[in-house]
Amino acid sequence: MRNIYQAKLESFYSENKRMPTYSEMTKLFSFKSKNAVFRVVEKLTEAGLVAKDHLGRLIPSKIFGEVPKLGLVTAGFPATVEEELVDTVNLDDLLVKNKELTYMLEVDGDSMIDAHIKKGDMVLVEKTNQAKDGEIVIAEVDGEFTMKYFHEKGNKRWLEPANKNYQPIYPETSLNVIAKLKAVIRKY
Amino acid sequence: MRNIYQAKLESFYSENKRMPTYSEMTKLFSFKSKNAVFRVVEKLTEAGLVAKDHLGRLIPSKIFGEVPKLGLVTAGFPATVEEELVDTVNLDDLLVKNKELTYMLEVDGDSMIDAHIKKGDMVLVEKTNQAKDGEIVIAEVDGEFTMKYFHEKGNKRWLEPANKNYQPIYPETSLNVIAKLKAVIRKY
DNA sequence: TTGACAAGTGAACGCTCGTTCACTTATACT
DNA sequence: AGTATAAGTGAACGAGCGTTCACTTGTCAA
Repeated sequence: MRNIYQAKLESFYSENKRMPTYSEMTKLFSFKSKNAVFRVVEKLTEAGLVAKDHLGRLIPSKIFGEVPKLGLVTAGFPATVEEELVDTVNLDDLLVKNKELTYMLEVDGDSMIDAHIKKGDMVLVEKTNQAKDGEIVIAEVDGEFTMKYFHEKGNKRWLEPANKNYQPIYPETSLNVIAKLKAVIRKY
Repeated sequence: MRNIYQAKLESFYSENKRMPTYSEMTKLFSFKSKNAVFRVVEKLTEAGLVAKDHLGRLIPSKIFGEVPKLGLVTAGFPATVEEELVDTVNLDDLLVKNKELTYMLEVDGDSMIDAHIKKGDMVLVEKTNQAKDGEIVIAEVDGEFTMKYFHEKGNKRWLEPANKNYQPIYPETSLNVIAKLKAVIRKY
């Protein structure tokens, strides 16, 4: 059975982005005494569900804000979903390596469809003005922004769509790489 | 110019998943007095870069852990990337609505390729045993797990791949919906 | 060189923190 | 009914918190 206290802590954390104090937990758990809370937290700590820092304050255990990561789809779900030894991932840490340079954009058009990036998808990109041959980039060509495969052979640089209905783009005046593609996110 | 203190706070936050105390900031900013920190934080607060709770403790401002969200790819990047009025998104909040039921799986095989979900993609799914006709689900058919389009007409239920090289799956004995697809994540 | 102002130091204050103790109430088993 | 055990209450404690104050040091223009 999933612990009710843990659930309340998780929801407090995702609302406030920090762990509650004991006074706050007193209200949160509907106790009248901090000691009652203390006892509960003690149990949770023993069970390894929460931890405390050097001042006794709760620190968000790894599972807060993290999502259990199972294996391949074909392997399916573990029979007992409870307390399996699954590792968990934090989506922020997984997708954002360089926070100051990372931006999210929405994809328009179908020019990258053969790379399985379609209209309406969200992309995470990292600002840079350099890219290697074959990478997917956001670039500015002759004043227009677009997402394409970047190619460079010798001193020639051009862009190629992932859609045979479109033509490669050879810049007339300028081709500036603005950012490179780090992740695609599609919501259903 | 990006504020150096803010950068240090952000990196502390992403390491510890909480904001530092003033003592900790004293070390973090290389001061010898809490008061010096206090003055710095005052400036940051006035600038709206951080905020305090009712006890004076720092609370992670929205921008911590959030990624700036620009518009369409074709619209490109704002000329002045600094202090634009962009909204930001928290990846966790964006992708995980129901934390207790959400799992991440890795896609194997190419049976959903026409839905632009390919081998190696990560999927976020939400546990449920119900699905509507046309939704993408993780299902267990005759003992095997798979991800497919779910279909239901009258009292017939079956699965269809998004790849014409594969056949629809009509269950011999059982077809159990395990989870439904909420998001696809692909890293580059 | 001097004076004004900003920036940093270090000690002090009241307050809330997490924790402990002694006590009361509820639960369950003989 | 009686009693052992668990669970909750409420007051108290020292410690670290955020904040303030008085003072010292550094910076730069006149």
